[in-house]
Amino acid sequence: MKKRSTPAKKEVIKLLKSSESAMSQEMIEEKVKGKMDRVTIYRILNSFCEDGIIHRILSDEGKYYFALCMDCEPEEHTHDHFHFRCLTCQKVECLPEQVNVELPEGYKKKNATGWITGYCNNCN
Amino acid sequence: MKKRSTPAKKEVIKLLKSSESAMSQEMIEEKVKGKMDRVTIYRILNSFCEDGIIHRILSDEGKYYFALCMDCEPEEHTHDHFHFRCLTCQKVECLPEQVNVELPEGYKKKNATGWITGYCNNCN
DNA sequence: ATATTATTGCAATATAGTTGCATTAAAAGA
DNA sequence: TCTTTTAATGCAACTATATTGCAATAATAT
Ligand SMILES: [Mn+2]
Ligand SMILES: [Mn+2]
Ligand SMILES: [Zn+2]
Ligand SMILES: [Zn+2]
Repeated sequence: MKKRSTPAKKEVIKLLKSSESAMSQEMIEEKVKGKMDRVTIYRILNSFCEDGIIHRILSDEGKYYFALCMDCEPEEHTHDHFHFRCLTCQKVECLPEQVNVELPEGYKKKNATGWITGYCNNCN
Repeated sequence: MKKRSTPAKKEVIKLLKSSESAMSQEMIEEKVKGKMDRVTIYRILNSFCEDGIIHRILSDEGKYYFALCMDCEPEEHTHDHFHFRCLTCQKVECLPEQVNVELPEGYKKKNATGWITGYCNNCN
């Protein structure tokens, strides 16, 4: 029942901690090539999401990116800030600004995400 | 070279015109079941996108939705407004508000999308 | 009516992610 | 330290969504 600590998990969390930007499964796989199976990475990432250690965000190109939770309360996750994806270096960053939109009368908001694509300071 | 008008295309555009909300390929397929192949729908939708007749927007759950262009100039497409998806009835709507975010110094914006999920006025 | 070629249907392929199952190995307890 | 329990892993198979190849069909121009 209780989660266990394993070399694979340590490796993945180390990667995410050392990365200044959100990573996709693909990016992670590249970094740990040979050390663990594709599926294990997916499972570890999903497990961390369940534990509330990381966010899972679907990018504007349809891939999931993962990033450490920073300012999340254990009870209340907030990953409804904007994200930026660099079209050149593929870097994905969490932006400080929250997504907040006026909805039509009678609508109730559950979740919000926002993506900006473009070129980062290193790439233009 | 020049595009042709066909029954399948007429059917699909009629559907999109009569729909007050954006539709996924799946939703369209359900409506035209038996009249044309799955792949034909995909191709027609992509073709309309090329022609600048419709938008293609990737939802926060990783599926494409399609909607008629309303306020687009032929030269300049703008589909960088927020979209709303109802978690109950699956309806997808274009919201009036534009996505606009302050980027860090040196970043250049190319494109922007925003999604709100929740419950529409009919569903809560 | 005929010729040209865009469009279609069907099967195969691509991509991203999940699931089943037997095996391995954390970690709790004796 | 040894044993037991079961979470985690590797591998193959599968799912979901969308695209591509190719031969057959049909919309348009002549
Ligand atoms: Mn969080
Ligand atoms: Mn448009
Ligand atoms: Zn960059
Ligand atoms: Zn609804």
